Amino acid sequence: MQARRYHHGDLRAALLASAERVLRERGSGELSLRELAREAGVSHAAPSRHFKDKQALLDALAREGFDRMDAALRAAVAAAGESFADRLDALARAYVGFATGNAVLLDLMYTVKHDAAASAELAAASRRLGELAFSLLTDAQARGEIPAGPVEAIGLPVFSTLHGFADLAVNGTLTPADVTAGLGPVVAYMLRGCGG
Amino acid sequence: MQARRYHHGDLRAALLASAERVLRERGSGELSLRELAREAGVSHAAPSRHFKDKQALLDALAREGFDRMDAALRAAVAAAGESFADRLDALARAYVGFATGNAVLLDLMYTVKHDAAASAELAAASRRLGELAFSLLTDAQARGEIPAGPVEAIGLPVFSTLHGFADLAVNGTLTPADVTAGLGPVVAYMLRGCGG
DNA sequence: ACATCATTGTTGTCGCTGCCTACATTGGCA
DNA sequence: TGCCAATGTAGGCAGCGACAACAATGATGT
Repeated sequence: MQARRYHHGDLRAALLASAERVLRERGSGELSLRELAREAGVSHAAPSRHFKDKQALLDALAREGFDRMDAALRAAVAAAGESFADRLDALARAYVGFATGNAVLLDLMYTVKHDAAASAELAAASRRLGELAFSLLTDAQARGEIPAGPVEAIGLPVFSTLHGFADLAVNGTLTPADVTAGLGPVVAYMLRGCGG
Repeated sequence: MQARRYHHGDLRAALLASAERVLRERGSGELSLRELAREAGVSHAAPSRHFKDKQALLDALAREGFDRMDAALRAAVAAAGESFADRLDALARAYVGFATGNAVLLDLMYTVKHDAAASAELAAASRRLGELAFSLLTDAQARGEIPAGPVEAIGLPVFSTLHGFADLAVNGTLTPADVTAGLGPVVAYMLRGCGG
């Protein structure tokens, strides 16, 4: 621990880190800016210098979540085998893995927005994830593993399946056992849907 | 308007109706029990007789949402043609239609739960929706429209695709144009995934 | 070296909220 | 008809988000 100084040093990052822990432990409804301030050892009004209001902090958390998820998915695909089936399988497992490991965060990332500006930015981040699936598919088409054709006709469906399965896993519809048992069939189904 | 009486008559229903309107207009974060009480013309503590806390009201709203969605989907399937393709198409359109028409409610229905009891009940309601897809698939198998086989291997993937597409439509990832353009290809992809 | 000043923090306050407890009214049922 | 469970009221408390006015700090240009 450091002696208390007037300036915190990196309050913004400290708030985000605390917020994510609270989120994980108690859910986004229980999050209080004043509590985060207390934890960081600053006054109750200090957070407002970094986040104009509570929603701004949640939005920042969501954006950070998209960044981390994007990195995790890319890493998983890069580490996978060369074949389309292997790469799609790796992508699906990484998506579901990140989702179940960061349930509340995923909820936050994909929640309905009520602010137009934040909405646009987060929608773009989400679409970037979708594009990862699209690139897998165009590669597979180029390698002749699946039939050629407009990639939009399979990219969006595949992304929907990935996201839908992960969301069902996260929100409690599926038990952990359902998830492990279901992943294989889901991947097989996606492959059939792509015509592979 | 009725003269103010000591007993409201059906405060519970009035609160739920008000709550749904607020939800739709301003989102679930802006919902205040005291405001609902004011609107219903009762004291600020009256709602607690019907909902032990705010979360209980939100849970009730979510349960009601599942009931309405279930009815809407069943009606849509019943009104569709006989063929599997027609019925799956009708189901998909009804799912996405309900979702986009009740965005915040859908968010609430599928949010991550932090209370075990409510979680179990809502998870069951969600699974009931999934079973609608399952029954379509077993019928199609019986009619020979898709290959026989364990229905779990395609039921969960199909439900995931439906739900995922609807969620992407609702949370802003997809524009309304994306949604209309994407629905047809999504249905075609599901049919291929089922081996039809 | 040093004055300047945007940045980042503090204190104080306001109205609102959820929730609790104690009390009041009501209407249905024995 | 009188009693009691259900339903509503009144008051109060602590916590919250947001705002305004003020204070410390440290980077920058000269």
